[in-house]
Amino acid sequence: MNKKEHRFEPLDKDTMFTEKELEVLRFWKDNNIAEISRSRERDKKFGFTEGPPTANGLPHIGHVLTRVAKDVYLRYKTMDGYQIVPNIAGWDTHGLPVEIEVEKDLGIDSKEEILEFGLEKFNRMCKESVFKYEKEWREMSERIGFWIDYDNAYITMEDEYIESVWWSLKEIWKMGLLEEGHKVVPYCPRCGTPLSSHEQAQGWKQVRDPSIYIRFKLKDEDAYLLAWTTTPWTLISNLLLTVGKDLDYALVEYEGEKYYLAEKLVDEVFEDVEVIKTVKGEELLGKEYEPIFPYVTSTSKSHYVTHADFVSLEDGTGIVHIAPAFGEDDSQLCQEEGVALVNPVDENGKFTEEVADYAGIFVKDADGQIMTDLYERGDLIKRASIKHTYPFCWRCDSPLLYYALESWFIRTSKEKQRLIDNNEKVRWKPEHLKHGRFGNFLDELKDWSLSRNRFWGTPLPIWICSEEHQHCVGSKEELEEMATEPLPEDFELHRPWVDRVKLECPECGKDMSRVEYVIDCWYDSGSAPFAQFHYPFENKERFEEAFPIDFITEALDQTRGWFYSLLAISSLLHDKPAYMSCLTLGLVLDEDGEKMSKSKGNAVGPMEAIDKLGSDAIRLYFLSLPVWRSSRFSEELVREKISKTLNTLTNVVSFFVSNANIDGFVPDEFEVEDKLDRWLLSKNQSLVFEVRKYLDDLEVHKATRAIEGFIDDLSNWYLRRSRRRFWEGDEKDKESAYNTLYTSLKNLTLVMAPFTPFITERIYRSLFKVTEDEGSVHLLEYPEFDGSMVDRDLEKKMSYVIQVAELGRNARQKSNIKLRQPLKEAFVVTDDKEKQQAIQHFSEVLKDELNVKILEVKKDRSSFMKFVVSPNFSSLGPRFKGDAGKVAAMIEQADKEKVVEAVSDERDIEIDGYTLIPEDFKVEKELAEGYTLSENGELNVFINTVLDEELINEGLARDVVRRIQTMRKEMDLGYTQNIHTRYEGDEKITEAVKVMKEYISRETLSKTLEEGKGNGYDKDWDIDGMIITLNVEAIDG
RNA sequence: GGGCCCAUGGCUUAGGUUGGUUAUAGCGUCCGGCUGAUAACCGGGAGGUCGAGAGUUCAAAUCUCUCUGGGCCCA
Repeated sequence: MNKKEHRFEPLDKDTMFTEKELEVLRFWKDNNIAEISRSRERDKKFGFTEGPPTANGLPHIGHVLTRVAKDVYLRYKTMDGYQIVPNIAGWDTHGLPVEIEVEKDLGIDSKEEILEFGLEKFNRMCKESVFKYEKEWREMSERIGFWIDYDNAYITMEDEYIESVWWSLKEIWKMGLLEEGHKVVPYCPRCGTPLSSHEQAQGWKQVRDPSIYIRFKLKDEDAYLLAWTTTPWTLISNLLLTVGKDLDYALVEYEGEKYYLAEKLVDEVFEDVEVIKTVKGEELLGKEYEPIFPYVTSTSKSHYVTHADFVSLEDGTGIVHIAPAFGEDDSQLCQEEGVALVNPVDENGKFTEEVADYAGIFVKDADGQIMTDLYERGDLIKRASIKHTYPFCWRCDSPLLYYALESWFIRTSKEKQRLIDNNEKVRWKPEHLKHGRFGNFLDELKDWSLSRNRFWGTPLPIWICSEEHQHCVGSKEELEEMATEPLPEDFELHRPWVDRVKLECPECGKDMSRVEYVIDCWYDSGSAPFAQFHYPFENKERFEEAFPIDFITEALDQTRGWFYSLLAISSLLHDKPAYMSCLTLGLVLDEDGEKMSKSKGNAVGPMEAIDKLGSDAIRLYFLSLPVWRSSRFSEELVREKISKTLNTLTNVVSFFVSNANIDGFVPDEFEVEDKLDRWLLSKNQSLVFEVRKYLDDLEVHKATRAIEGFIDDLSNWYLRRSRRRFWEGDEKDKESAYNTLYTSLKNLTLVMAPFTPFITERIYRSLFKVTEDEGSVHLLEYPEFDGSMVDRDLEKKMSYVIQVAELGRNARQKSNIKLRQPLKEAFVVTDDKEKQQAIQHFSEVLKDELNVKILEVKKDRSSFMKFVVSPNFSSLGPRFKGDAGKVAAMIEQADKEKVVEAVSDERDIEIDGYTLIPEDFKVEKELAEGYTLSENGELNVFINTVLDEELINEGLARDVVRRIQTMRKEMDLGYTQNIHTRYEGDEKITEAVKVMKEYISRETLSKTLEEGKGNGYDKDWDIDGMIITLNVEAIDG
């Protein structure tokens, strides 16, 4: 056949999906499809912001999920007539991880070494390192079909971006919410830097630490307070002791001295001591005690007993020692009490000069000496050790200290209510995050510790003069105006360039220097909604039309990362949530449900997986699971998507193309009369409705499953039942079938396009560019739901019909007669009017499906069933004793129908004066001779399995047809190729062929069908033990 | 230590808000069938104490509590 005659391009079924996808990518690129799609200016806007990844690490398979989840929505909204604003990618480029990468390259690992190396050079290297894996990220994103604009991505280290961040910081500073304070942070003494909570979380270990009980002498009483600690070195800085004011404390006598401690814990600490009296914690409040070490003197009042909520009776003595610089609770309590901070530990974790006896010793190493000294003085009452988890630096493995550092804060705790209120306006998916993990976090909101004493980050734009006046700079212009000297040529908004700028103090005229901090890079990314536009310096309208962002989606680990920083910043700046909907994604685990990590070596490389399995299949796989659940990534499960969904769809399309091309089908307006067609079109519209609804509800997996279900219906019911109509129906029927299939495929392709953009593009190129060439399916409009096509009643009816078909096939199976053998009749028995109608309505379809001549609906099954009632001796025996035999005989004689009725109603029945209960009978149903049955409660399908000569011949004929078809296929003959067929073999089968000659010839396009030998392709067959030799010869021309 | 989530055949899962016949479907496996679109499909078998225990109830996979295991986040 001449290819040019083909209206529809056949789908290439032999090439791997992955290769075809590369062609589609090339097509998109060559024709600028993504750019055309993005650049259309439209009235309806859909605000979206990409949570910026860092490109100095390789993307893993989990990032594929985030790309896909974003892309499916952006494509859907785009097809639905929205313009995505701003539709650009983003890169997170600052932060400690970048510095560490560079340190590794340089072979150094301390701040001093960085300074020696030179900050300018160092930060230049950071800047380059940031995009180390950009190529991999882009390739992966493009390959998976993510269409966001990478060429115009926002980058958090660019001056414009930083300027927007500065603007926002100044706004917050003007509100008085950005200020300096002390904060206890986990601090690595060897690296000389505080660690973020994120870093700290990586380093918890089980360790053994000392557990000691120390006494403090009360000033005005001949007694001691007994406290407990696991960090002896903090005792040097003890300033307070705390009790719980409602807890009970006992005064006990031990070795001639008196001690206060929690009553409940007395037995844990001492053996056999006498309790002199008990008091409430409240009575101890305000009591002063003598300092245990002389080195540290406070400038404020100190060394007395106070109350704190965190005092517990789980371990220790119920009396907690407080050193303000070395614990978050401690520090807060001291602030509340007005006790001044004291810190006798230097930046390297060593005691300072004032601690004369331990000066220069690393605090943890001083523990032993301190304990020995206390013991010698008699103040160490008991010493043990305890196993607990303690944080270590994940880089250098040294124990972290909780350490009070000077730090700049955003006073988010003051604005807590605004954050909570704004969170209320956000639609969270899954919902529990709103008041669960995220909500709880907001309820216990702490101030945001913003400053980092590091190098590569957005510089904190605060300058201070020697008079302690502060100024926050909100733009580059302002910086230039206030600078004492012009900014140099190569100036940029990074260290060390900004550090060199001195400002003239607006209050006293003295020089101001910048505080040498950079800021938390979470603040950078949280500024994305405005900073990506360089707002407010540019793009005011764009920002406004996209804010608040309609939709964001990222992985669960962003809950306290980006999701938080976005909400916090937008609440302070705009008093609005930054996003209206937030779809949270679960983690992607490996095949065994383990977290993927480089160190375990179980991380799946995304490009590897895509090259192997194809983007569509991976997309479909991820999208068919609830995205917020952690999911396993398994090749096998992805392959299932290929065979079950993508292949099936390809096959339907191929079927359509090959037949439509043979028949020269032209899509047209058409009237649908056929019931199957109406059913498919109704299902098709229901699909449109469901997919839209589920996408709108952020229930992507349900939308995906609806699509998969439709493909199953389409292929395995509609097409299976309609195939012959495409070959031999009358013109009108054919027309209806073709148009129905064409229309349904078109809607399906459009509906599916956001999910599997590659295969749908190919189907579009193959089938639909004939009628509407927009270049790409992704430039078309998403199908609108057309309710007029939906016939719920018909859909329901068909579901009954499908049930009957299943039952019928089952019943046939029981008879052991193969499906190719026609049978005389099938009966469907049901009480339900609706079901009866449905089956009558589709009796032709069912007859064909079940290969029976007659299909009838009956109201009761009595003509096919006999109930056999017999006496149940295990019940009769004990009840009737000697009469049991007599009663049994009566049962055999009784009216069986009445018994069956009574038994099925669980009623007692009286027979010849004996009252019998249901248990007295065994009731079994027995099928009438010649029938098989399959039932599912409501529906019963009976098949008559009796064969006569005619049926047997027909069956054999179909066997022969099937063999000839197989031979045609083996000979690679075209669908319309005519043939000559010869046969010889056992008499019974050749007889059947003679009788069924016309049928066989028609089915196989045999111009002749004669007994004898032939010159064509020869093959012997065994049909039910009978031998037949078939010979097939193609007819030329 | 605190918070949140999860647990249903070998695997992936439906159902859970609203308690109600025999717990859904697919993969895999075994048996059988169908096929001129099909790497498909159809029927059947085996495979489940719905993580464990208690409670509420006429009735619990579903509601409540406790526990166990796993995951994530936080300290």
